Amino acid sequence: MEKTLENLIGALSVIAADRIGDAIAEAYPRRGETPAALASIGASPGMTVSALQAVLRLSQPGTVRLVDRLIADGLAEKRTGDDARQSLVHLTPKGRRMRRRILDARHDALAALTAPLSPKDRKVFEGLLNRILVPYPSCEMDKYQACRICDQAACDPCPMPGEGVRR
Amino acid sequence: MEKTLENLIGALSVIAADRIGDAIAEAYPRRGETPAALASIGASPGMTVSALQAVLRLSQPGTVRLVDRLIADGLAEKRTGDDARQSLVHLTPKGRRMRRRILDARHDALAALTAPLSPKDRKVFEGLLNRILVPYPSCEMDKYQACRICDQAACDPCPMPGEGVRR
DNA sequence: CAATTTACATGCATAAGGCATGCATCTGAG
DNA sequence: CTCAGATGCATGCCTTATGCATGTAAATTG
Repeated sequence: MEKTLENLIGALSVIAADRIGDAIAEAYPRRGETPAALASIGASPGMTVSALQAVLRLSQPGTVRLVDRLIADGLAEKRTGDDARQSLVHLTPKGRRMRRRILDARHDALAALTAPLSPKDRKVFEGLLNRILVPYPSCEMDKYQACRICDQAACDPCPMPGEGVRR
Repeated sequence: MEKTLENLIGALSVIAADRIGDAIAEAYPRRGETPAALASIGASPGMTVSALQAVLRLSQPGTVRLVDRLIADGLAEKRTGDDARQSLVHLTPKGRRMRRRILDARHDALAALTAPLSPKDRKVFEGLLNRILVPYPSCEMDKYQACRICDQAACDPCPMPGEGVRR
C-alpha cells in the first residue's frame, strides 16, 4: 500500500493544528486543552470535572487545575448538585462569549484551508470524512474526545452522535 | 456556506493528533516539537539551528534547548562548518533509528484511520488533499512547517515540493 | 577596521500538566 | 443502620517544554 494518503492527511493535520492554534491564540492566550475545555463545557453545561477529564484526555489533577484557570479567567464556575462530591462546571456569560470567539476563530482558520474546494468537492470530501469518522469510535468517549473542540451546532449531521456526556 | 466540512476536518485533525501523539509517545517520551525536529533534521542533515527554528515555529532559545535535549538523548550532534557561528545539526545513528520509529508510528496511526477507505476512495481523497495543499503555501517556509513531521520519502508526489531547507 | 548584523547560548521565568496523596461523600453488604 | 470500599475532587510537589531578555562571538559592510 502506498503511504501517500497517510502523509497528506498528516500534513493537513499539522497545518490545521498550526492555523487553528494561531487563530485561537488571538482570542484567548491559554494553550493546551483549555480552549477545548471551553468548547466542551459549553456544549454540555454542568458536566462534572471527571467527565471533562475523560473528554480532554488529561489527568484528574490536571483537569482540576484547568478548571481553576477557567474560573480565574472569569469564564467558568462550579456549582454543586445532588451529589455533594461533584463539581458541576458551567460557563459564565463571559465564558460563553469566549467560547463563541474560539469556535469562530477555529472555523475561520479551517475555512481558509477549504477555500479552494468547489461545492462538489466539498460534498465528496464530506463523504470521505464520514467514511473515516463513522466507524472510528470504539467507545462513547472516543466521540466526545474527537469532538471536544467542535462547533457541534454546525456539524450536520454529526457522524459520531453521542448520547450526551455522562455527568 | 455550510460549516459541516470544516467541522469534520477539525475533528479528523484532533483524532490524528491524538493518535499520532499516543503512537509516538510509545517510541519516544518527549513531547512538543521534539519528534518533529528528529524528522526534519533527518530529512535535511546539517541544517542550522535557525533553520530548524523556522521549521518548528519555536523561539530561537527554545530551539537551542530542543537541540540540547536531542543531544542529551544521544540522538543528534552539532558540527561546525565554514561559518563558525553556525551549528550544523546532524542525527546520530541512534537518532536515525529513532526517527524511523517515530515516522513508522505516525504512519501506522494514520493508516488505522484510513483503513475503511477503498483504493478508489484513497485516490479521490488524495486528489482533494492536493487541491488544498498545493495552493496552501504562501512562502517556502510554509512547506517545511507543514511537512516537518512527514515521512518525505513516502509522499509521492509531494504537493508542496521545497527547494531544500536553507542552511 | 569600526559598526552592524547574524547565529548561537544562557539566565530566568512561566504555563501546562503529571504523580502521590489527602479528604469528603456516597453506596452497598450485612 | 453501619462501616468498608468506591468515587469525586483538591493539594503539594515536581518536570517538561516553552518564552523573553540579554550576552558573546563571528561575519559582513561601509
